[in-house]
Amino acid sequence: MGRAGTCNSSRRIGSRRSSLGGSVAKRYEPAVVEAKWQRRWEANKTFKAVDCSEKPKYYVLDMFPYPSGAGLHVGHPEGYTATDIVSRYKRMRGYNVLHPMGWDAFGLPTEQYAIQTGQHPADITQRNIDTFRRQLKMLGFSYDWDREISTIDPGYYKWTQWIFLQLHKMGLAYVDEVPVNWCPALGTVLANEEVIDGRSERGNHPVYRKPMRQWILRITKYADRLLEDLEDLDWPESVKEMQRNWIGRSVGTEVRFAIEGHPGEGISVFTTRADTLFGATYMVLAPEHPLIDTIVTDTCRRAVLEYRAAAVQKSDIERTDLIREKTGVSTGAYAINPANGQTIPIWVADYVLASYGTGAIMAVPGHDQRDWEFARKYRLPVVEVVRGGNLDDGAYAGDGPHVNSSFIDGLNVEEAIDAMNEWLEARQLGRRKVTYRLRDWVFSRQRYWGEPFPVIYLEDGTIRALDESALPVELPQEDSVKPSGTGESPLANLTEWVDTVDPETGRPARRETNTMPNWAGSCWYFLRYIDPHNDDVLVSPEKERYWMPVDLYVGGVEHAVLHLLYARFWHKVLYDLGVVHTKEPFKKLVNQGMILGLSYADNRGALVPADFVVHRDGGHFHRETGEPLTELPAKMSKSLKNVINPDDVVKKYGADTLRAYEMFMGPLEASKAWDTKGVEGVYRFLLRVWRLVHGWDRNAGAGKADTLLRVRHQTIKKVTHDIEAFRFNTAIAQLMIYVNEMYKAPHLSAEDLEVLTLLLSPIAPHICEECWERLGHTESLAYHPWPEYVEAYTLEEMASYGIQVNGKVRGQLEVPAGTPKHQVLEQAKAHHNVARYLAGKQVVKEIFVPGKLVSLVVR
RNA sequence: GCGAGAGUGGUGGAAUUGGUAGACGCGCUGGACUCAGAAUCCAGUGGGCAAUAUGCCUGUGGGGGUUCAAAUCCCCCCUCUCGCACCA
Repeated sequence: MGRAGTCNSSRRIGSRRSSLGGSVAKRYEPAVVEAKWQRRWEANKTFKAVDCSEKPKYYVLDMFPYPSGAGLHVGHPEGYTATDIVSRYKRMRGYNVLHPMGWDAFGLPTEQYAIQTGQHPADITQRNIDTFRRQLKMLGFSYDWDREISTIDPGYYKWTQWIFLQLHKMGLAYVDEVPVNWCPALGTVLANEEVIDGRSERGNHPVYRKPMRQWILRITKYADRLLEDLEDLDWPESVKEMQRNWIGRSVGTEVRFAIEGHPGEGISVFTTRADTLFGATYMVLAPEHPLIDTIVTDTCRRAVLEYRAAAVQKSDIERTDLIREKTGVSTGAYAINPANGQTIPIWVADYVLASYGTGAIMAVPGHDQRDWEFARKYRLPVVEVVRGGNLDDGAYAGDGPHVNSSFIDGLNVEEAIDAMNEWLEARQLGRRKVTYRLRDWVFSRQRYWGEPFPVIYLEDGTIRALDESALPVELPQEDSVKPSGTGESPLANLTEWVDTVDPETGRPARRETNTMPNWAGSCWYFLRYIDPHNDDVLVSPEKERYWMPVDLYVGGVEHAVLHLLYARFWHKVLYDLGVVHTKEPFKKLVNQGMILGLSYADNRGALVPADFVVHRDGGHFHRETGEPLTELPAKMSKSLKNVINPDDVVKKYGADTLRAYEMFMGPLEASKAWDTKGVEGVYRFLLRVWRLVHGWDRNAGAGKADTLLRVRHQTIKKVTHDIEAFRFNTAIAQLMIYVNEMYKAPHLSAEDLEVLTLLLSPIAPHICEECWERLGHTESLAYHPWPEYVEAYTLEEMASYGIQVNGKVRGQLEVPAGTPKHQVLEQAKAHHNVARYLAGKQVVKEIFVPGKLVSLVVR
């Protein structure tokens, strides 16, 4: 369908007399209508949220976007439309709605682009933000734009830095020289969460371990609270489960092993299976373990050092690639098993992780598959201590009676763990302990385009956190950003900025040149929307108490762990400081699914770019080879030429169509493929609505019967419930049914059309405002009360029964609603087709489901 | 390997306290309107058998089971998606 064709056709139809009678109707021009209402909403500040009003509040939050150079993609409007529908619906329901938008504007890609092009990141970011803002306004979202914030604004990051100072004061921020994920290609250090399979999440570059001086946040101190408080959140179970797994709480025992010939030393290990201590036949230290140098024997020293050097240099990807084949070397030293006094060899192997537990393990090859594989390879003894498996085939990790284990023989695993723990604790050889998979959060980045740390280093190496009065510590205004070349931040070369003086002593000092990671600004932005221009406090306590918590938070699953865990952590810190009054920031969380593009595969499964596909006879064929192709959803990508740009869709069909289509595609949480034909279907629906309203003659239906009473009330009921439950696709389907009925009706009342307009308005606000005006209203419908339904009016007059005989439907029966059971049964049995199946049989059971069906069992 | 979720027409998806499977949209077919096309409006559309009709059979990834009745509950299997992955 040509662009011009769409518009011309609507003009022709629109200019004709409607079959419903009435005056010459105006043509539907989305561009005109949408611009008109967007101007009016902006001029009237229609969506301004009032702080601390009498009305009940409702806080609807979108995950604010990173303003990339590519602009908005069709995935953004999905979640944003969903929250906008809820916002508009809640306003009509009498709520004071806070629905803000802002920019997560610091970020690595912008910095890299700035370096490549010799521009300043701030300039690029500002242009990107302008594009995003224009696109969001074009879609008619009901944001309170007076509350717009940006994480790069010094007035904003002043408070990000302020929170850091509080973290520092509370002992939750510390500096450490730790092996970090060093990515040479990006020239920076990454958090564990930004490394996937040993490669950088951004750019897919290899990542190596390198010790560096870093700021680290003690998130592990909050591990238990982060875990426990998940319980009460109205979040998708999958997200909660991911967070639980990420925190990885593990209850076990720390056991201390003495080392032969080193009376002062010992090796602590963490185990969840203390009951298998009698089966510990060797120990393994991680290559980074500090005791290696002390205990290694002279004959083994060289091999161990070589092994360690090789292991430390490996990237994570190389380490994990070697999952199948475990390697290690003996230290020559021996430990003493505290349970039975036996000497057992100490090995070094990189299958033991330095960063988990104590960085050392007791190896129980009989009952741990990893230890079993290692023992096999290096011919270490395997001892069975729990009966139930065959140790020639592999380790046995199941339950069973203990053997070869002295005082715990015969006990099952659970009892044996308790018994062993008591035994160890009584002799002070070990103690119960909880370990987490969660690590402290490496909080430094070697970048320019991030929040500077409010920290200086004195000449003697002392770290001094600046006073709050020194905030914000602003980024230096440079014309362009150049890499330092040393792996340090580009800030390191800007000596005028770096060299400073200690405000307390007046002595020379150097600023911290690392900056904060992207997550910092997004950890608390939802608080700043509440009080965006306050220079004295992060957020006024009064306003915080009114607006928090966020009632609804919508965003992509990609933030299931990172952003949401960090934000919860900071929120708990702010809670402890008394800045906020809720333990958790986000009451309800909804993840929108991904929007995929259509793509085409040939019979080998290879994807064919869209410009090589010809559509004819209802099939899809390769332009050059002519071979038939199958259609399937795939991620939108430049190479497949299947990227849908929201600007183009709005230009052709309008924002209302884009909004309604994205909601109509399917359930919000599901991944769905974009279908241009589907967009046209939704456009046609809006066109039908438009013609209904604009072709309507108020006098034609006056005083006539209310023929649409039932379907109207059914529609109010269904749309209301569906919006409450985030089922926008079925809400739209019901509105389509209603419109179809309206086209069949002999005449329409003002109420018929007003209800339609109001119910559709959260989804397609521009066209509905225009229709509302056409129906004679002078005020915006944004705060008009939501239609109410009367349950009695929704009920059908006639009940349609399906009649089953032995479970198969044999007939239909229409009776007045409320017909008593015995009458329905009587008529059902008399049904001529049903009677055929009853003839000569005996009815042994009659089931009656009121209003639905009759089921007869015959023998 | 572990954990979570999902498999329904040509197609996106409806329907789950078990109660007439396929709402609504797309596509397709037919009709109205038109010189014609586009658009619009109306009707039909899971598959098969029928053409006497208010008809029969079959059908929600596959196979079993419970039940008068299963997309929905139970068991086994297959496929796909997502997350985690040497976490002791």
